[in-house]
Amino acid sequence: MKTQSVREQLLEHTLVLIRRRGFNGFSYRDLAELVGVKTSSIHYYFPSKDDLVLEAVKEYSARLSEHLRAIDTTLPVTEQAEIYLGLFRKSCGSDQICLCGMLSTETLCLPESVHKLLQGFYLMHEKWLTGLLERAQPLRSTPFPVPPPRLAQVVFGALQSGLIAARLFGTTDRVEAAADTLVAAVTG
Amino acid sequence: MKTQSVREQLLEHTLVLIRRRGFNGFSYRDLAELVGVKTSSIHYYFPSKDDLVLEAVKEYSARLSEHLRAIDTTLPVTEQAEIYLGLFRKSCGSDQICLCGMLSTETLCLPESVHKLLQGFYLMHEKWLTGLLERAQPLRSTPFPVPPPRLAQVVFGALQSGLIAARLFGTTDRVEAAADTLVAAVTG
DNA sequence: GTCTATAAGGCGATAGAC
DNA sequence: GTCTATCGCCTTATAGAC
Repeated sequence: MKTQSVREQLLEHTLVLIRRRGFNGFSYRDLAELVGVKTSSIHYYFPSKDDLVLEAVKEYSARLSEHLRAIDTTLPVTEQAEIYLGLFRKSCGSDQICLCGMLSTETLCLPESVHKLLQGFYLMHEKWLTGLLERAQPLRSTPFPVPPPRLAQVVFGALQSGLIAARLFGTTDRVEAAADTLVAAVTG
Repeated sequence: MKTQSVREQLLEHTLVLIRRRGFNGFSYRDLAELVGVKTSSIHYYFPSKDDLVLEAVKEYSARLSEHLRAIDTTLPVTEQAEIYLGLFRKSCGSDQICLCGMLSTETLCLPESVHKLLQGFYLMHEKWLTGLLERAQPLRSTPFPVPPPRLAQVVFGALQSGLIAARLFGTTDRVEAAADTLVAAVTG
């Protein structure tokens, strides 16, 4: 485990707090106690809570972007799909949902700067899934019932909602249903 | 417009507040100002905020249950689907998402009693959609790529996530993508 | 950089008058 | 039923010592 600066620790715990309880569900006090500093020290690195959430979304998006970039698009499409789905299955075991899935429900409480980043996160995933479906299209025996960009939106939405439901029900059913739909689409 | 008791007004505005800002995003003060009473009067009807949210979920679920019950299952399946989808399209125009979609992201901040009701809400929708898909199955030229109960979970999840995205992006794209998927499934 | 101290206000909730 | 008044605590944020 690498040693982290205070700023890095603050950001790391912020990711967890948001993914567990949302922007309105945690306080500077919660964060300060987790890291072992006083709340005034948080303001040194992140002057306002809006600054903190903005940096948290940037960091989270960057990590996911790297994960997507690292998937070799010359692999068999089902393998690419399984690697992608692994990102969601990993989250299922914890009590944390997608940071951007959480924050997008709190849209009306967040600044415009955060909206932009959240939109970018959605588009990044949908674009990647669209690419996967298009690479799979020539291998299919029948055409898609809905066009790849639309199907990508449906699969991504079902996965996000599946994570939320996984925490509510304590089962991975809905994530697996979305996963099956994606796999069926690329193998159809 | 029928005259409402104070209790009814409180519950009505609570539905809107939760659907806009979530359980952690509004206060007794917000609610009191909307209805024109003092916060102490809210405590007379709903002793704690947990009581308030519990009654809000009960009321919202009852309304949606009645909507589903009222859909004539002997109509053509595409017509049934369009009536169902109308519930989501209506919400798209406003800045309100599904109350249970909102609260399910706040699972970790809510009492067990609310979890049970949220689970019931999910199951009610998934059960209805499963029934619709099974009624459509004999009319299809090919079998479903995933079984009806799984497809029902995917469609419901995509619709819920679509409402959230509609508010973030200001477009109905993702709700319509989910709608297209449902319609394609019952007409396939 | 991190702290103590404090500001200025919001929070859910309760007691008791009317 | 609704109010006034208040409790005890939490919230984000800032000033200034070290």
